[in-house]
Amino acid sequence: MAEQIEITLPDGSSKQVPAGITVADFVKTNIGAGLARAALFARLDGDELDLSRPLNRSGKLTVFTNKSREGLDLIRHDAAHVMASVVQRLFPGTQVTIGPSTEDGFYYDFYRKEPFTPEDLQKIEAAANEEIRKDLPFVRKEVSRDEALQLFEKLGEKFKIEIVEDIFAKGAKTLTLYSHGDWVDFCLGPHAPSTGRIGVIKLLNVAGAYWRGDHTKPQLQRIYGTAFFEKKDLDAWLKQQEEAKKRDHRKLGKELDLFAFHPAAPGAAFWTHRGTLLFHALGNAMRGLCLRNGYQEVKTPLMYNKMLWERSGHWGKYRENMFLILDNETKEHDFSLKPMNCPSHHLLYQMKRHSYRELPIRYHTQDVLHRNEATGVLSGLTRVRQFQQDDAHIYLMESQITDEVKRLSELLKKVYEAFGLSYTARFATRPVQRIGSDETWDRAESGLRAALEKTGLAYELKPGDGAFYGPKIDFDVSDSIGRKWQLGTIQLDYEVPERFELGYIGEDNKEHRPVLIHRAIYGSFERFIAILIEHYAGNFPVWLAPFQARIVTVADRHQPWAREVYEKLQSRGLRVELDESSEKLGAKIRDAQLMKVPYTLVVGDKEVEGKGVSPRVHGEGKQADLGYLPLDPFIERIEREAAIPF
RNA sequence: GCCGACAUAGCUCAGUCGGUAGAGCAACGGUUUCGUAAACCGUAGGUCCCCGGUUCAAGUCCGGGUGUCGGCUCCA
Repeated sequence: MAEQIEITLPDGSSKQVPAGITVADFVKTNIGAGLARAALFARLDGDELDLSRPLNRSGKLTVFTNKSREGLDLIRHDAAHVMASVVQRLFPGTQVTIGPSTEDGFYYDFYRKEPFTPEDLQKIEAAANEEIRKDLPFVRKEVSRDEALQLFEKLGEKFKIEIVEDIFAKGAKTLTLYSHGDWVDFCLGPHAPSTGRIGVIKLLNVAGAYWRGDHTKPQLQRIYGTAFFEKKDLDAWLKQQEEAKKRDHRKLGKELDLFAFHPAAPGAAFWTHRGTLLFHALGNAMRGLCLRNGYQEVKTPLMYNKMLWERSGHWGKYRENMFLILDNETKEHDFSLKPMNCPSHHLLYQMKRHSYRELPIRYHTQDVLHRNEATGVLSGLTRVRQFQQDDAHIYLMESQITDEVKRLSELLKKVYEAFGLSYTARFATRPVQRIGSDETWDRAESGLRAALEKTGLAYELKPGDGAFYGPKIDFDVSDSIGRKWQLGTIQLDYEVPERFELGYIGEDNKEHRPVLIHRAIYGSFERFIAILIEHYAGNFPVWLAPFQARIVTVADRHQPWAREVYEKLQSRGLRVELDESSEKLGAKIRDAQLMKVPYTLVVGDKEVEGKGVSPRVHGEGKQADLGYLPLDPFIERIEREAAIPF
């Protein structure tokens, strides 16, 4: 008689069953045949199990079906196996590596000399879906190190052998293999009972990826794909991707005439008038916020002798990213454009003696920075070589850190919430390439972390991701297609004040070393604007919109009053434009709508007579037309909406 | 930087087998003066990204470069 175990279900009930019963049998006999048919895998406490696995101990059991996110992730991993199997069948000699599921689907990395073409992808996709129709069972098997190595050596899978050796070197006793049909891979599992459960596979694109993410290792070909339980879910997802593309800041930037790029200046944006208005609306808002929160705004040179970079440590750790300038006289690269503002702020700080009574001293700067980014990483406004940060450096006493980090978190929250952006925080610790002793890093990391925990903000840990001079808290916001971008950052730095021998006179009349905080909220204007364009789909709120209103005349005789309205609004500091062309009203409305101007002010006989306007808000439908309004109430309304929300 | 794809009028895009480049919108001129998402007629607009090669002939094929895009590495 087998030993009895107790399995607890999510509803709190529990069942006594003999040990060794398979998950599938347990579900069928103790929960129901319906769930047994729908089940994909189960979790016993923390352990994920195939349906064919035995239950050997008591615990809490959760069964996952196609209704859950976990189920979807599972079939995507299944899909990666299926794809890899047909790739090896269709393209003999291709070596396999790894293939996990991702947020949106899955990928699998292959090693093969010849590139996969889009036609190859079509063939692979068709064959993969054929494997689904065959409904091949996934079969699990445990093997020893020797068996595993023998198998992959026979198959000639060099990359697999490398991973197998690693796994056993880390102390594993056995390796699990999963096969479907005659194809086998090792994998932690679990997998669905059979390929038929996958639904539908769609391959998306192929891209290069380095073996183990290391650019010194061989380059692999990564095929991206996705999978869904139902074709209609795939179609819905594809449609959603199309919609997201319409919000792409590069597309909207062109359509809304905000910015452009030219091959003569790769990675540096040309800002049109409209784009510049938006840029300055953001800059002025931040400027005001800083001034009201104890910051001094400063400006420092853009170009420096390398003596500064040697002192700051940039010359040693950051030179590859700097634009060096060849001196005609010395024929040396003695100067560089600044890639960061910090060193120049320290020079400014040093120009005067400072008292403990002044601290914290907060310098805010929106200067232009240049970083020589690798060509392959440039992308629209999100990754550029020339950009402006809403940068600040805060000099303070160690005892003020917690308070200041808390103030900063609140400032950040206030700003992001004003835009309706949701964000996540990451705490990043010492990187391999760094300056400063381990002791100072210990102090900086624990200090910043303690301050972060006092704010009550949820955060994720990113070991090794800190700046070369100190640990940091990064704030990420997602773009329209779900990619995360780092915007704000708070970085704690004990090292640089040392290097620059910064000081302040304490209460004891002796010289002390301040601590430094680097921080940005927008991050860079360029990246922030990219995110905002996608976030609002170009429909900016009145306070941000490049032009807040456009006046359109019904006929030429309405031009004098239209011009009067134009001048009146301009004199109130509103950003307004005038369309007095001889187009029909419908065409002018359309033009204004396409440019997503928040208010279109129609001026015709009625408006001339009453000395007013007929505003139409951006958007479709009958409610867009607000009807006739005297000028003053309209000005009151638009000025209210033009107010900076932070 | 690495892998792959792409580059035609201001914009969006056609261009077959290698045979001397086309549409819509925008622009410009004229007509129209109109009430909430595109008036009509006409005109002009091109180093087919750049350099080289193959060919009687290259937007088209080949090589190199530049830029852009999708990823990787890196990053605000």
